[in-house]
Amino acid sequence: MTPLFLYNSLTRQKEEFVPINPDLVGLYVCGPTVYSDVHLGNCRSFTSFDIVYRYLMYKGYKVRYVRNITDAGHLVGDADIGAEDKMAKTAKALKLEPMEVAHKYTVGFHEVMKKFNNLAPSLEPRATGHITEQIKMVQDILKNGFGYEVNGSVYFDTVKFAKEQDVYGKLSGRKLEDMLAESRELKNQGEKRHPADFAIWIKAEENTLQKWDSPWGEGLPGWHLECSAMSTKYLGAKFDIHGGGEDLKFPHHENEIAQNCGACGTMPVKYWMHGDMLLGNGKKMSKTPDPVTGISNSVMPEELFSGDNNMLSKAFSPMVVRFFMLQAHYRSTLDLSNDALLAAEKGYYRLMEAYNTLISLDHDGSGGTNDDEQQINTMLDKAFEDMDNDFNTPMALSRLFTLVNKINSFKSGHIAIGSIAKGTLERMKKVFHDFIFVIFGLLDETQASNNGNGEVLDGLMDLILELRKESRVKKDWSTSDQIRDKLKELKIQVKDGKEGTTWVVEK
RNA sequence: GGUAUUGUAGCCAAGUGGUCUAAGGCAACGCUCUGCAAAAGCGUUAUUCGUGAGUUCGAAUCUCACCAAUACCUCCA
Repeated sequence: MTPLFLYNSLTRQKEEFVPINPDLVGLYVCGPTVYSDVHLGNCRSFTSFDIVYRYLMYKGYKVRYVRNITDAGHLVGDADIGAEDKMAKTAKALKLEPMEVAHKYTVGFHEVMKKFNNLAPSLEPRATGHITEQIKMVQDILKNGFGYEVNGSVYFDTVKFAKEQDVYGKLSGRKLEDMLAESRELKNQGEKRHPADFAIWIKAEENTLQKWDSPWGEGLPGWHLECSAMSTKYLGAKFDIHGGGEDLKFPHHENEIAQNCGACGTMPVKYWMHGDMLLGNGKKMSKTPDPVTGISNSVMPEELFSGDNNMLSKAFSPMVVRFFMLQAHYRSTLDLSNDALLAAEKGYYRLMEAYNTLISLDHDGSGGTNDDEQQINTMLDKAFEDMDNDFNTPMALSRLFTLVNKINSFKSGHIAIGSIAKGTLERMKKVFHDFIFVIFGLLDETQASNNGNGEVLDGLMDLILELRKESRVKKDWSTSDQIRDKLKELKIQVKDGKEGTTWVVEK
C-alpha cells in the first residue's frame, strides 16, 4: 500500500496517515442536525468525506464510518439565557412531534445523499438513541472535576480544563489568555461561571418538548455531547479521523475535544480533517438570510436538479454537481455559479463519453513501448499519487483528462492502438473505471437516460441512422441534415466519424 | 475589534522554494477532419501568479507592509 498523506487541522500540516490499528480505520464525520432540509453546502461537505471513505476502502483499509444524526440538543443561541431548540422550533412551526421532524428530514437527507451517490456510512447513530451514554459522559466529566451543576443544568468548566490541560484552543487557534480576558466583561453570563463554559446537560423547562430523566432532573443533552459520546461508543476513546466542515471547528469540535479529554483523559482524534465552504455569490452558502439583502444564498438540491431557482439558468444533474465538487480541493472554498456549473457539465460528459469510448477499444495484441505508452502509465501513476496527497481530486482528475485526448485519438486513428501494449490499454480501462466509479463515485448519466426503453431507442436509432446514411450516399443533403437537425431538437446528438456514425443523448 | 484563511488567464480551479515561460475543465480563436456542421484531433490564448519592498544563486511558493475578499469568535457542512 502506498503511503497516504493528509492534512491534519490539529497540527496544521500534512502527515502520513498511520492508522491506530493496522488495516482498520475509524472515521467519524459530523452529520446533519435534522431540523430542516440540507442545502448544497451541506452536501459538499458530506461528498468530500464520501471521497475520503471511498479512497480509504480502495486502498484496502477496513473502515468503520460513523456519521451521526443530531436530533436533539442543538440550540439556537446560548443555553443558559433562554435559547431556542432547533428541533422544537420546527416541531412547533409544523405542528409535528420532534421525532417526526427528525424522521422527515432524516429521510430527506438520505434521499439527497443517494442522489449524489454518497455511500451510506457503516453506522448512523442518533443523539436521542444515546441519552444513556451522554448522561454517563456528563457523570464522568463531573467525576473528573471538569463540570459543575447549577440548578439542574450541568456546564463544562472550560477555564479549569484549559488551565490544567494544554489542549483547549489548539484546534481552532484560540488563546487561553484571550478567553480569560473576556471574563472581565461579566455581562449576561447567566448560570455559567465563564462565557467559555458550555452546557453539557440542559435543564428542561415546562414547555420543553424533548426531555429525559437524569441525575440532575429532567433535561436534554447539550450540543457537542452527542458526537463525543457516540464516537467514543462506536470508535473508542481514541480513533483515527474526525471530519466536518470548517465552520464546526469552533466551538463544536473544540468542545468535543474538551469533553472527551474531560471524560476519558485522552485526545480523542489522531487526524482532524476540515472541508471548506461552498460559496454562493462569493459568500458562504447559508440558510440564514443575508442581513443586508435579506435573501438566503443557499441552493437546495431539489431546486438545482429541477432548475427551479433564480440563481441558475437551467437544471443540473446530481453527477454534474458531484463532478463540479471534485474539480476543487476539499480544503478550498468553491464558488458556485452558473458558468462554473455549465463548464462542469461539459467536462463531466466529455469524461464519461471518453470512458465509454475507452471500454469499446480493442487491441490486436501487437504493440510496444514508446512515448505514448510511457505517458499513459505516468499519468495513471500520478493520479494515485495525487489522491495519496491529501485527496487531491482536481489534480487526479486533470490526469484523467490528459488521457481523454489519447483515448479519442485512439478512436479516431490519430494514434494507432498498436503503439501501446495490450496490457497498458487494459490497465487504462481498469484505472479509469476505478477512479470514475469507485473512488470519485460518479454514475454514468449518459447511460441512465436510456433506462426502460434502451433497446427500443437503440433499434430506432439504428434504423434512422441507416436511412440517413442512405440519403448521404445519394448526396441527398437536405434529408440527411433534416434528420440530424430534428434529432438535435430531440436532444440527440449525431456524431459522424471515420468509422461510422454514433449518437448520444444530450443533457 | 480579535483570530485565521484566501487573492493564479474571460469563468471554475490545481500548484506552496528550482522539472512553473504555471495542471485540468469551460469559453474564445486558427487549422485538420466534414458535402456543410457537430463531435474529435492539433495548435494558440497568464514570460506571469492582488500591490510594493525584502530574503535567496533561484519565489506564485518564504518574510514584511499595504490593498481587497472570505470565514470563525457559542445558529450553520
